[in-house]
Amino acid sequence: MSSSNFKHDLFSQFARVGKALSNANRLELLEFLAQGERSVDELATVSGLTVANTSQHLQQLRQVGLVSTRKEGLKVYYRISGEDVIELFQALRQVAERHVAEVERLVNTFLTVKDDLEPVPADELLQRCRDGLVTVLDVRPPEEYAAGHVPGAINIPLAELESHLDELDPQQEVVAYCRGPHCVLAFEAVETLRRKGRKARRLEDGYPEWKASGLPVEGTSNNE
Amino acid sequence: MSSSNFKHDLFSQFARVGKALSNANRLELLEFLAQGERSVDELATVSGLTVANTSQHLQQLRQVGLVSTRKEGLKVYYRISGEDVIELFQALRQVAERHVAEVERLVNTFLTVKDDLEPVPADELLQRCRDGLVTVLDVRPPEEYAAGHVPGAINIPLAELESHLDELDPQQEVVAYCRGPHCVLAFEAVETLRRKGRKARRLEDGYPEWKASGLPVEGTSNNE
DNA sequence: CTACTATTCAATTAATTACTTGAATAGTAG
DNA sequence: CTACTATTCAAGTAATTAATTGAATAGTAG
Repeated sequence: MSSSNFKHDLFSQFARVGKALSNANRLELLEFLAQGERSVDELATVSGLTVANTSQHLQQLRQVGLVSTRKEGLKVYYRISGEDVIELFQALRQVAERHVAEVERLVNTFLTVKDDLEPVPADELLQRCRDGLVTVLDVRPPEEYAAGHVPGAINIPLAELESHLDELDPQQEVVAYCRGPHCVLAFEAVETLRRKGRKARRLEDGYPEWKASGLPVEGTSNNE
Repeated sequence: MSSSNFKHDLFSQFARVGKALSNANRLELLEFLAQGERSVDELATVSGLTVANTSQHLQQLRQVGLVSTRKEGLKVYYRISGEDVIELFQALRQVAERHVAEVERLVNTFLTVKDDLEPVPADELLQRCRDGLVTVLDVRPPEEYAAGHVPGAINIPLAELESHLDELDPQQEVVAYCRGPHCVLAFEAVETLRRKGRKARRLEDGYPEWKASGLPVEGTSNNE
């Protein structure tokens, strides 16, 4: 094989990873998996896809090594293969945010209207946690919280937030986070809290990005 | 628009970037552009694609903002839009290297056979340069060298290496680099030098990765 | 103004992809 | 062993993508 055939073959393999990331449904599945391992049935439910379609997409992700599986009885559990996959997804999202005008338009139209304050960077949140100066609020579903969360975070899903305000120290600022930097739930949580007169901001990233950057996490059991 | 429609629309935009990276030819064009700006005609020549096909692929890269253009007379010059695009390409390549078995097989079959020593990390090379302990050899074509290179690097294209050995200090180890971590030319340069009794190793990355990580560069003029 | 150069556009063809639907497979409870 | 559950497979359909080919467009030299 010549040098240029080798190079083309190598880039074709790289392109397989790009191809795996070229469908919106697969990206969404990756974001769900970034919170912790899930079964096919669970993924179909949260994503709104049919089980067969979900399975097809997961096969493609598995074939390029972005996810891996384990079996337990009838169920097959999928998980992200490594932190490098989270970092790739993050890099792709950041490039899209910076260079795709439609991303900026969508974010401005649907997110910035809810919270136009600068989000809190992860290292700043870590320091303020250590100083005991903030309440960290995780608004993901309980099973995602159980799979891993920011140390000291309280888990109140968004739908229950208004009826659980008494769990939040009124003297402290709340920093809310969710599955990723564009998860609407974190924005809505901040909006709700501010409407109730609380000081609230968002964390810059979601839980997977926090974890991938090596910051401490609590609650992880089957995620090495 | 509902929250789930918003999320799907947002991920569709992210998927557009993935789609741009899902073709081997576009990835190769990105690697060429990572060395410095090129015209459509030049890119068609080095990639072996027709001009029309090259132009089509460049349109797709431009539409998601991975590359940008400037005109000079008849010619349109394309360039990488930002260092974040280089970092995305690097993240994609690293995920493929780690998780796609065929990548490992190709690399082992065609590269490791030429150089199975550990490559030199960028920060180590920087330190050794400052200590004056190595000769840095850039084996890319002269126009890519002119567009930017590692400070102090000598430019000897591979085809001319054997007839220019006298340009290399026999007392110093040579560290060779090229367009990227899998560029065959760097491997062949090391192989050639070792056959001539010289101490030689490869830099871990290519020039674009060196530059994207903020290390000092020489020779950049039209690249901000 | 004409002829040439460089690039992009548009239509066509072949290949690939996404989803659906029904069948097949593997594991388990009774 | 049978019936059920969870998942994957395979075939079909519609949409999308990649490359080719020829036309169109924009800029320039003479």
